[in-house]
Amino acid sequence: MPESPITPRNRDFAQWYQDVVLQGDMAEPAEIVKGCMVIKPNGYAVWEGLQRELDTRFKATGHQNAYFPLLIPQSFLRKEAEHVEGFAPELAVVTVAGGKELEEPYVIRPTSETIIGHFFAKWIHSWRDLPMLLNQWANVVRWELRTRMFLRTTEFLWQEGHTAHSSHQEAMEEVLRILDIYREVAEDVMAMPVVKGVKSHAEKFAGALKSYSIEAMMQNGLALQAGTSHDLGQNFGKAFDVQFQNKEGQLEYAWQTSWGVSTRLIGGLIMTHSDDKGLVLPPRLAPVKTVLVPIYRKDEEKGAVLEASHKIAADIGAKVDDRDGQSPGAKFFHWERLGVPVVLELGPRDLAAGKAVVKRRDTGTKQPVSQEALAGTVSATLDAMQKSLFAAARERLKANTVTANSIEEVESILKDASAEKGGGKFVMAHLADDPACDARVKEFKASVRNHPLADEFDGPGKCIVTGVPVERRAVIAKAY
RNA sequence: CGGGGCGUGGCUCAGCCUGGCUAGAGCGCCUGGUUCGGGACCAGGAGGUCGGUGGUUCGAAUCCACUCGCCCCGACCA
Repeated sequence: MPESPITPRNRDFAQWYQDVVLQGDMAEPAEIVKGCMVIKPNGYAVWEGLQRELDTRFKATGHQNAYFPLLIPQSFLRKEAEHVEGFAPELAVVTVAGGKELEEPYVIRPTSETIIGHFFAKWIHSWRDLPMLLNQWANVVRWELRTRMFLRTTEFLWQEGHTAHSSHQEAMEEVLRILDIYREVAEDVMAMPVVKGVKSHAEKFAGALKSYSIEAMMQNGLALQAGTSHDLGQNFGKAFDVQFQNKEGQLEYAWQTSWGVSTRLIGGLIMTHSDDKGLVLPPRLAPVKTVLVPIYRKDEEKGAVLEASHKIAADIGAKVDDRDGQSPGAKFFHWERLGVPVVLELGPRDLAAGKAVVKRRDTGTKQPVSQEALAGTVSATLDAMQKSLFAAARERLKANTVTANSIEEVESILKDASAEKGGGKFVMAHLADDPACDARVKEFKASVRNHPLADEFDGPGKCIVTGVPVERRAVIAKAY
């Protein structure tokens, strides 16, 4: 038997991840373009699923899609002080075009707050123009020093929402509404539990008043920022002169928000559910949910089995793997690596008994089912798998979340919480939103992931670094 | 950007240290046949000039310099 092409998680988690991406035919490095990847059809189909789920929810909450230029005048980035500082090191700049040096270089968008700010200024004059609720599906470029497929690449795909409101409170409601959409898609669609919270001042988006995030825990215990939603206050309004006349006739700067999730979610999906056999896709996002593998020996069996296979598959919407010259065993391994949630086996024995075998990807369990009951069983199995993936991930998150009551305790937990051994932890500790606290935590090669919005963990206490009273514990963890 | 590893048929790799016949293996692929309930077998066959550039040499996959890319660790970052 050939050796598995997938490195076990406990031997080398990073290698495992890469093997799963490659073997699952999700993506591969675009070796000719530094730091970039090719998202292959299997991977892109998952992205399309996420797009569909997100887009539906954006539309349902009043947003419209639009598209802004990829190239942004360099001067735009400079208009918001914090924003330039945050993004300057990772910009790709176009200085020559049409064979000539440009008078003003363009940067390839790392995000679109600035160029959208410019157009908001043109379009927004009155409180009647508000709220303005836009979303853009786009690619962005950030020159990264170290890349990993899906998790961080030079170019990636995302959606970026940009909205303008007539009051800070309305903007805040938007920020939290979106954060909850992200939470819902992560948990209900991706089966990936997340912690909603506020980013520390040190970790917030460059140019925002406040940033909110959802943080997920990967199987090795590392945190992954899976989505962010920013309260931009009036910072970009002031930088780009986005003003409107309010009901009292006063000129006021618009209150803006921006929010985004990216193809990084796919990396999170993989590191949440997949196993040593390869990809595991939650049914709600699996491009192919059910595959039927016909099994036969002699030619007369082949005819009968294939005929029955196609009939059954048509009934329940499965794909038949009728490739010739591949043994059933090879086909099982193939679909297993690709993460297909349910595989059906249909052979002469089943045919004689009027049954088929239903096999579930996550548990590996096989179950003979009568053909009349097949459709119902398959759909129930998909449903059960979706639920059980989420339950297992939530259980893991819970099991690897611990509390600490002193900075020394945080340090010692993080020290033996070696992610390489799968022992990464979310350490919950009372911490003030103070740069000094972030700096202290960074000494342990970890970071403050966020300050949770809800009392899921604990109530008030005193900051273990500064001693000031804080409402609840923060999430401290090593992160991707 | 610093440290480490790697780059040889589609894939995994051997050969390199101690330059020298037509550059090998396994897997995959193609053709034919026998197979088919967890990676089938036999026979025949196609496919590489050794990441790139420049050098040393009678001669370079092998030695030297530069360069490109990937992976890991670190710093930085969304």
